[in-house]
Amino acid sequence: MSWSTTALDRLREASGRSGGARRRVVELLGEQNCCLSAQEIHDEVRARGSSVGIASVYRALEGMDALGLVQRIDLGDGVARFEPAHAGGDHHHHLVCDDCGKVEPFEDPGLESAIERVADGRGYTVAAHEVVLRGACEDCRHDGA
Amino acid sequence: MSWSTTALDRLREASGRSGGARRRVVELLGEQNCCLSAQEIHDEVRARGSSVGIASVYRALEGMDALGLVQRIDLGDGVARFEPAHAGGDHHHHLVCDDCGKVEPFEDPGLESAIERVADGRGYTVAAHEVVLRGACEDCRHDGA
DNA sequence: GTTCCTGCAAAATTTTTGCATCAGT
DNA sequence: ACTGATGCAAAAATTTTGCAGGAAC
Repeated sequence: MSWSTTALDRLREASGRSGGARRRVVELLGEQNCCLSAQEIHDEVRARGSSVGIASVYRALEGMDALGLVQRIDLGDGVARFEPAHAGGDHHHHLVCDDCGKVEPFEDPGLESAIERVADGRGYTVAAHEVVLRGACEDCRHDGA
Repeated sequence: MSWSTTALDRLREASGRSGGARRRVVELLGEQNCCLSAQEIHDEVRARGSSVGIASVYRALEGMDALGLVQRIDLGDGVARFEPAHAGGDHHHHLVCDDCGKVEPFEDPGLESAIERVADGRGYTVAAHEVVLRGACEDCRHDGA
């Protein structure tokens, strides 16, 4: 079952209702392989022809965050971004280039194990975690900029 | 040489001037062993009797960030926090309890190595990185809350 | 004396809330 | 019909900018 379907089901379960704005947000997020800001979601949903309010985008994201359906990500520029929280395989983190602003996702099992070890050693039950690496990407490094 | 001293020196070097507001912010940050928000810095500096404006706090933080003297940290609540960037030993990350809001710093060499390996493998020069783990801390886990 | 810093106030940005209305059950 | 969802507008919170005056060199 796709993330979109699961998310819509769980939202409906939680409230007993299923509206259009949330569906549009969920559908858009489900297509992404990396994170989007609330503004980006709003713009894209409207570009596709739905007059969804920005407040509904925030409310949809808030609801999904509460249910653990999305992961909130802060890349350090003061804007919150969101991406689908895939239970299984697609867990990743982010590399941000300070120079050109590029954001790349990456996966690394060694990093994940290290995080688990920290949590265990501290008696923490870690529900979510976020890793952001910032620096110069391969391209910008060569530019000497 | 303490972080405060180094920071004041480098700020002075960069601008040729050294004012009171920046000094107060630097002194306060230097005493902390974990992160503070701009608002917390402002409140505490004023509580100590200096009429520093919030804008000066932001400007001081911006300048230090540009020089790599502070690390900006996003714990996921929409408020930026800052802490001294110690070149050497005191590098740490954060565990946030979703339940009681407690923030604990932790250090883990294994995690650091894993991050280095990722950066190397990707051709990135990583200047800074941030790891935030969120979940239930030991206390809240026992409460069943 | 010049130049940058500083504090206040105003603006810009991002996110939240109020409210009348609409839609799903 | 009832109840929650939605869109708009207004509010709140956080961060940035403009500007006049003061402080460091």
